[in-house]
This record gives sequence, C-alpha cells and structure tokens, in this order.
Amino acid sequence: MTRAAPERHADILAAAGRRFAQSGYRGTSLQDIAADVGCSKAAVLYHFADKKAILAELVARPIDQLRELDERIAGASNPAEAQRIAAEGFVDLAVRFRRETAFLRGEFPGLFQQPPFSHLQHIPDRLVHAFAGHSDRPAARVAALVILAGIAETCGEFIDLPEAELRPALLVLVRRALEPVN
Amino acid sequence: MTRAAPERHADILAAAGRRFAQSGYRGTSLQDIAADVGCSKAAVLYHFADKKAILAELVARPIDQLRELDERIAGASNPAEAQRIAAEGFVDLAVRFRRETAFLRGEFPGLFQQPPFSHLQHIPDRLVHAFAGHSDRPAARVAALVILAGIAETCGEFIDLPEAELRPALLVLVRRALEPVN
DNA sequence: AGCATGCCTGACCGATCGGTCAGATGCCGA
DNA sequence: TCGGCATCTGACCGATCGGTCAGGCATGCT
Repeated sequence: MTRAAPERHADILAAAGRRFAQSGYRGTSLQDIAADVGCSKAAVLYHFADKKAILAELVARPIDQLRELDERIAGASNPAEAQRIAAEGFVDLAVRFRRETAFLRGEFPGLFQQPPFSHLQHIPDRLVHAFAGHSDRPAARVAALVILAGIAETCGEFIDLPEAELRPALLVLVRRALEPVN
Repeated sequence: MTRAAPERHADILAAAGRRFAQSGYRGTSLQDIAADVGCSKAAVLYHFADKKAILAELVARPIDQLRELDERIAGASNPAEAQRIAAEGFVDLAVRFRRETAFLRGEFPGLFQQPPFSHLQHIPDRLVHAFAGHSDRPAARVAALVILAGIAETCGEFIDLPEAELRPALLVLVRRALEPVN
C-alpha cells in the first residue's frame, strides 16, 4: 500500500524509535522496522539513504527539545517564572532524554562527546542559571548537569571534569539530598 | 599457544568486558574477543558454552561488589564508621556500576528488573540506612537509589515506583542539591 | 492515449554472525 | 613408551544482516 512520502517518513521514524528504544540499534533490523510500518525493507531504504540516516534523524530531536526549553526560559516574564519553567522542564527533559537515548549509550560510547550532543555541554547556560540561581559554584552546575544527564558524568558524558573533581562533587550532592528536613 | 583453563577463562572474561564496554554486546563478536585473547574463536567456545555465558559471568560481578560493600558496613565498629564506609563506597560503587553495565541498558532493557539485578532493590537496606541515617523518609531512600543507579528510575530500573511519585521526589532532590550553602 | 514520475516490491548479493565438528598438538601419569 | 586427557585449530554450516537492482503499478500531466 502506497502512502505519501512525508507520512511514510514519519511512520518509519516512529517505528524505528520504538524498536531502537526496546532492542537497541544493532538489535533492530530494517526488516523489523518495515514490518511495523507495514511495508518492505526496500521501501524503508527508499525513504532513507541507509540505517544510519534513520538514527541520525531520531537523535536530533532531544537537542531540539533542549533548545525549545532554553527559548521558553529566555522568554519568561520574570526570574521566578524562569526558575519555575527551568525546574520542571529540566526534570521532564532529563527523564525523556534518558529514556529516548538510553539505547545509544551501550552501542555508541563517546557519542555524547561528539556533535550534536556535545553542544549540550554549552547550550544550557541560561537554563542552568535559571535553575541554580546565579550561583557560579561548580557544585551547582555539576548537580544540574548530573540531573539533566542522569549521573551521566559516570560515563564521562557531557561533563568535562576529571574524575578526581567529579567524585567529591557527587558526594556532596548525595549528602545534601539525604540531609533530614529542618 | 595453550594456557591453563583458569587463566584462559579469566583472560576471556577480561577481554570480553573491555569489548562489551566499548562496543556493546551485539557489537562485539566472538572473533573480536578471540583476537584480543590471542586464540581462535573455537577456543573461546571451548571455555564458555556460548556467548551469553560470557555475559552472564561478567554481569554477576557488580552484584558481588554490592554484597561486599554491604558486608563491610555490617562489620563496621560503630555507626559513624558505617556511614563513612557507606558514603564513599556507595558513590564509588555507583560510578563503577554505571560504567561497567552501561552497555547493557540499550541492548537489554528490562534486564535490571530481572534477577540477579532485581536483588539490588532489596539488598541495600542496611546500606541505605547507614548512608541516610535511620530516616525512613521515602525521599531519602529514593535519593540514595537514584545516586546508586544513576537516575536509573528514569528508565524504570530498580525503583518500583510509579512515575507520578518519582517525578516530585526527583524534583525535590534537584532543588535540594542546588540550594545555596548556609 | 502516451509518458514521466513517485512509491514500492521480490529477488538477490556479499559479509558477518554464533555455533559445530573432526582432528591436531602437547602434556602427564602408568 | 604408550594411552588418555585437556586444550586448541581450521574448515564449515545455516541464519541474518544491510544494501542493491530491475521492474511493477499507480497517478497525474501533456
């Protein structure tokens, strides 16, 4: 059954996203995707140059979402509003980001140090500031990025700090989180 | 070149661990492992029943390490000592655990809800208590497990709580971590 | 009606995978 | 010295992979 190109394109992306998230990139065959979409493997390769191209288009989306959040914060009417947007959007983004990109971590180590993901190290300056106030304490920045990326520094993702500096920061973070309420 | 069985066994495990961490399980062939060890693919399959058996033996180790930490805490001479061991060991274990099992997450989603990993939900009771004091606040427990597993709850790993309850706990955790020092 | 174009198919290709097997090699005790 | 066992090898197998290709079938324009 023939469909218009944009719809097929979107269908393939959606099916691939589900499959990749469930079975990983290498664990998903073009045949799997084609079966979900309801077409032949060759049809999938008619809409995408190769398997890598599907992945590339998929992984570009979290970057866009982070930029959108950044823009929403930039457009906030006052600092309190910005902080509220940042706090909720940050956690929400972290949760979604982790879930949607989990399959990449095992199969493509180092991917997050390369573009476009490496931009994540620099983009969220305003976002971190809105969230952590204007504190320039490294611990606040580390903590924010830790939450964003999900203790990602343990894999050396995003945070460009030697492990000797990261461990104490992480320890402070944990101790704080566990302090009893006053 | 022939080697004694225990040494070969260990060599293969070590090589496989490095390869899996770098390229994932499916991204590593038995040929890759054999080449690193310096023997034939068939020799690898002489020491291990199949590829899965290598993985199974590898992933059993973090579980052992967690049990060792638990035992060290149990053997502490006083609560302060126990807390010190827990705090440092906890972060260290989390970092190593994340690094050594990162390749599993994308390729085997749901693995951490199954034995032996699912035991991690129950084993660290003493560990969490030593770390968080004797607080029974759910937030403290969640925070401890979050650090242990690296925001793992975002993938639904380990922490058996509906997302509706996890999000606020995570938000509290972030806000606390970013509070200015008094 | 004829033709071009967009979308798609089934058949096929070479490469690589995990795993098997018969036999070679080396060592060690009888 | 000989036989048996542990260790290992190269050749081979069927399955699956990503990707290619020639052609089919609509649709819409001329």
